[in-house]
Amino acid sequence: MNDTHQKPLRKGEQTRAAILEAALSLASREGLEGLTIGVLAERMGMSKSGVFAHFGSREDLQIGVLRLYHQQFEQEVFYPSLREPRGLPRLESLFARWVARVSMEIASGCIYISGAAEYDDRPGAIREQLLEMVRLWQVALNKAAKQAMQEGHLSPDTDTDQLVFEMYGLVLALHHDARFIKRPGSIERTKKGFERLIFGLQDTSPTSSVKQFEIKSLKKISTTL
Amino acid sequence: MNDTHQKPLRKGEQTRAAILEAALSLASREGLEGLTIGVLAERMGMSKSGVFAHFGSREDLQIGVLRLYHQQFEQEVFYPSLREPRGLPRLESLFARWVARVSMEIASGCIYISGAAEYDDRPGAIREQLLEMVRLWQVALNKAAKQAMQEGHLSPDTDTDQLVFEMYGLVLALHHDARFIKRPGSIERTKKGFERLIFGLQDTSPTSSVKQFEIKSLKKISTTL
DNA sequence: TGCATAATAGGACGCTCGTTCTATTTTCGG
DNA sequence: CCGAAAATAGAACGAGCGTCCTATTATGCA
Repeated sequence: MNDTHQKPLRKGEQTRAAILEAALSLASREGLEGLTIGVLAERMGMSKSGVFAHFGSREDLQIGVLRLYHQQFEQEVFYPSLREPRGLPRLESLFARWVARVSMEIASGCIYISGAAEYDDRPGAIREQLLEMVRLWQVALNKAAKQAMQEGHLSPDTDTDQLVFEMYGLVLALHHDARFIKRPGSIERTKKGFERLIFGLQDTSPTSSVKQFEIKSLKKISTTL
Repeated sequence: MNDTHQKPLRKGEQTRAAILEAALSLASREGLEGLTIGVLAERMGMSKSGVFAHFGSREDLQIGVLRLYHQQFEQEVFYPSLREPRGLPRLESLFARWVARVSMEIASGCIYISGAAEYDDRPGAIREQLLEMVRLWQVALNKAAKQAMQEGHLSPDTDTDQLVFEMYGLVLALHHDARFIKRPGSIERTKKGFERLIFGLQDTSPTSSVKQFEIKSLKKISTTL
């Protein structure tokens, strides 16, 4: 029972990471269910069994892809926004970076969104993992919205669940129109929708200091996109 | 070259219709790409080849399912709303019936929405067919919104593309939260979002007769759902 | 530089898929 | 009610899938 586990050799983890990257790229285009070990092996210049050996099963591979995506999403969208002052600026930064990421993914696809459709009611570990991540993201948005309330940037009777619901709707519409219909102007519509959404919820009491945020932060969205 | 084509015998078309119904039910749950001839045959109590013979290929079967769904959608959502007076009442009826249908489909799934994710960038006849239907629906919504403008129910500078974009976003969010996350309260949030959406666009000029529509039609939504 | 071990390849398995071919049964107008 | 034509069944195909087993190659510590 002595712990003789030395850290695994370098090469294995290295190729495993490379495989996961290729798998993420593939799954973005074809969906997590469309991800196939044979095609993945071909793209890696490896044998099927060579690829397979790095994961106990296809499901484990898919979950690995999911975790990699989540990690990238956190790094690109979530963490940078924490540097913004809490309240409306942070909430707007979260949304702007989210939209920016989805906009760049128009050619490939957002796994959170396509995965939601694929694992609607397909039970299993993949659905569970995906669900946890999406919930986490919605909770983060909700928390930021609540802080914006506390900071006096949004009306104190704001329904933050409603706000997050509609923010999610805007991004889903962006993904739908831009990626499926391939309709131009979707990014602008998403921005405009968010502005309208926030504008209607701002604290209009005389003691509120909303106006200055309004202009500054909306300009930030424009430049981020 | 004489046209000796008598109308095909009854039995064939009858079973073909029955197969399509079963296929629609299956495709709603598993997605159009998840629709399989073997499972379909089993559910029909027929042989695979027996089912297959009614369609030249799986793709034709899928397109048949798509057409059947479109037909039902028209019958349930579109045509009944044409009986409402043009303008805001008709637009609201379209949305209310749309939401009602998607709400009932929470357990099975909306093929327009799941299909949009499946055929993101998978070229072919299925994507083309689906795209045409979704475009048609968006055009219908847009037309109704423009009429609401002309009738003076909505502000004359309303961006109807924007309006339809956000309406679609609300329904996508409903589908996402209710079907994937299985979160309660999504229907109410969809309704609330639409009310906010319309309220901000109403013609506020003194000559407008909006107020009476506002109350009446929103009550109608509540009862329809 | 050896040598245990990790990493990979190759092949075979059982399965399901869409599709095709042929044979059988059912339908329904004359 | 007969017989042509339609409807269906049954079996087989080739391909792709995830997975397993075994042999070979590459790695990196002693």
